Amino acid sequence: MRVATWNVNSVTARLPRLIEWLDLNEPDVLCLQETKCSADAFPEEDIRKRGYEVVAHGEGRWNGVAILSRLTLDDVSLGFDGQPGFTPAADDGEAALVEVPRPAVVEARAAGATCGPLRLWTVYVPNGRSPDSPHYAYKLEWLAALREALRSEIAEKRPFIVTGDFNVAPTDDDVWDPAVFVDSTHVTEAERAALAELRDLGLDDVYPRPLKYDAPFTYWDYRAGMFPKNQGMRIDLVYANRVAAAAVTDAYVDREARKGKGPSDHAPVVVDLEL
DNA sequence: ATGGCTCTGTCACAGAGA
Repeated sequence: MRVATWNVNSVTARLPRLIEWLDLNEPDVLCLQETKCSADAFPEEDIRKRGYEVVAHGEGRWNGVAILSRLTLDDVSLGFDGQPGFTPAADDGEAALVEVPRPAVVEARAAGATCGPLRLWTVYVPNGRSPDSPHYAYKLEWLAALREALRSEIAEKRPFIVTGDFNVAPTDDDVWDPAVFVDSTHVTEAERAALAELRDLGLDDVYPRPLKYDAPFTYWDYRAGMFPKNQGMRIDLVYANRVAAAAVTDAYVDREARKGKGPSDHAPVVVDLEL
């Protein structure tokens, strides 16, 4: 069984590359993040033609996740129990005489499904923006709530994976130059501790082969030739419970998908399992 | 060569991404 995760940075902008990638790699399950389109607008025709069921969870301009599966797809969850919302900043364009409470929005950042023998969640963890931003507090709250929501499923005997764009580099080896990231999100102790507490429920970090260079980076900024210089980060992760981790036969970052015309800024992580 | 940002919504930029 082949499971993959890919932050596509817009599924509509990436559709030709996505279809090409499906045909070349034939995953049984592909998790997508940053689809940036509503469930209604999800371009699923060419995907379904290739034998995949599609679960799309989206809201339009931002965020959005999806699960494509050519195995049976059951017990779908859009979002998780207790998933925190984010309160968008007030519009400074209008000086309000009366403070109007703004509701927190539960964003399209998580979806779960049972795909054949595997229970699987895909996540797009909030970015955090900067350590002094409300978005950073939201990120930590979100990761803590995710841990509680997944606790019981991780402990089951059934193979379990949570995968996606975690927006955290687990160690300094997971960024191209730790000095560049001082005082930035993605590398703070609190973010790394939140990931460690998630793993402590019984998850192994399925560490992929990089295919080239030493570190299996999964993201490279579009700017300044950072991909050719391999100035990347490993932030797209596959966390597997013991049963699933024991079944892994191979894992790698498909950096070919980051090359050429019109790529995402993330590369897919591919995991093969013998379940 | 794998290359110097790109996406959406709206229509000249703003905001987000990490």
